[in-house]
Amino acid sequence: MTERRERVDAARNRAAILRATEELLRDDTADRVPIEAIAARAGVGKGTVFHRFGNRAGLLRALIDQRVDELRTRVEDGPPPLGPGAPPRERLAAFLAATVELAVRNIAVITAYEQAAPDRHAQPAYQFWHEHVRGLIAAARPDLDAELVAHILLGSLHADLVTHLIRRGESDRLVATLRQVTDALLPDDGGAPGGS
Amino acid sequence: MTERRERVDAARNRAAILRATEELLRDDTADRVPIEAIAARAGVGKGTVFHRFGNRAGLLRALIDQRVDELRTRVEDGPPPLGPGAPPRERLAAFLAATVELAVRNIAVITAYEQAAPDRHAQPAYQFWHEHVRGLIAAARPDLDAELVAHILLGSLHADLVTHLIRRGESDRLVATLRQVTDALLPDDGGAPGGS
DNA sequence: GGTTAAGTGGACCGTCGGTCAAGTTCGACC
DNA sequence: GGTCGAACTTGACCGACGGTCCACTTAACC
Repeated sequence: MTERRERVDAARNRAAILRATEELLRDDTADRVPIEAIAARAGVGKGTVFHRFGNRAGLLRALIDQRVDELRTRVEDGPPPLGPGAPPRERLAAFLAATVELAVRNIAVITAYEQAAPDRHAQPAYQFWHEHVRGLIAAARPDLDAELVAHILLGSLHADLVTHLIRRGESDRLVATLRQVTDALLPDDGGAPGGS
Repeated sequence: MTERRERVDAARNRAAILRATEELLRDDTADRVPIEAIAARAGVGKGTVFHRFGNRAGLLRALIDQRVDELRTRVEDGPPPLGPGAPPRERLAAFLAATVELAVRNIAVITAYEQAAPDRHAQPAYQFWHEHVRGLIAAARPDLDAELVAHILLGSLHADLVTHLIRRGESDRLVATLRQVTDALLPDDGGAPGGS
């Protein structure tokens, strides 16, 4: 089990493809960016894209996972209130603010991804977010159905709402309103501040 | 401006197409039902479907509007707590319960529609729902950003969450949890019980 | 430098949404 | 019942696109 490293040309192409995808999604008014256009922009053949990422959804997922993993480490190991140590109410507010910001910054990728892979509940990235939110709610309000409340809160990150707000330049309102909602939901003192 | 009536053959075909769409979406394990299959099932040519409904989204919208209009009349003219007369908190809970039920009963159509027309904020049906919820929240809690809270609550009707719950036979939990959330959000007494 | 698994490319295929022009049918009016 | 025009119907056709396949190239390890 020697676990060969990725060849350098492959790595170079992978990076070029991801970069091209991002650029095309950003630049274009882009209702739809065909894989072939991405391949052309990256200077590779279409086959290479599919060989590397399997399908359209896999390509977009790779792009998203980059960003999500970065947030994940900040949540697991970073300083409070996003990282461990702050009371649940504060951690939740910080996390939702961070995810909204993530969604706003990557709205084009997220929109394309939702189209390509509509079942967000099956995605590891979503499952991580959900489990985190669920845990925080459960810690502060054991009487709530934390699992579903978490789904409802995360529902506000759907591309349609975020797009709508961005178009009107009001994405900050979403952060503020989520804060209003979570404040109404969770008690002031919060649960045990020690946990992970 | 004589406003010619629809020809009887056209009306018959319209009905047949809508029925066929519904059946195929229900029957099939149907990840994707091509228009051509719908036309075949309805016993008409593909061109007829497009002539009548414009495009895929238009067809699905026609199907959904049937259901939504029915709910709308119950909301505008029906008995409380869904219709006018009940306090906002009760009306809101009743409305959300009704929309969840609507979504559950029509999940296949809704899923297909979200795929075909991702921008729900542009849809008249959604705008009606949103305005209703927004108004109820604003009546009971003028200090909240009712517009956005309404979007967040309605976000829980996205096909992905509803599908997820149906698969686990737990769609009732969504109604109960939305009630938990709205109870936390709106005061017990509710606003002026008189208004529309 | 030889070997080989990994990587590459782009012609090709199947599917599908949507168009269109030629033919058919309804129904209004005589 | 006959005529006529508008509405309706149809399915061949087109273009776009996701995904496959395999002959060919190349990096990497000895």
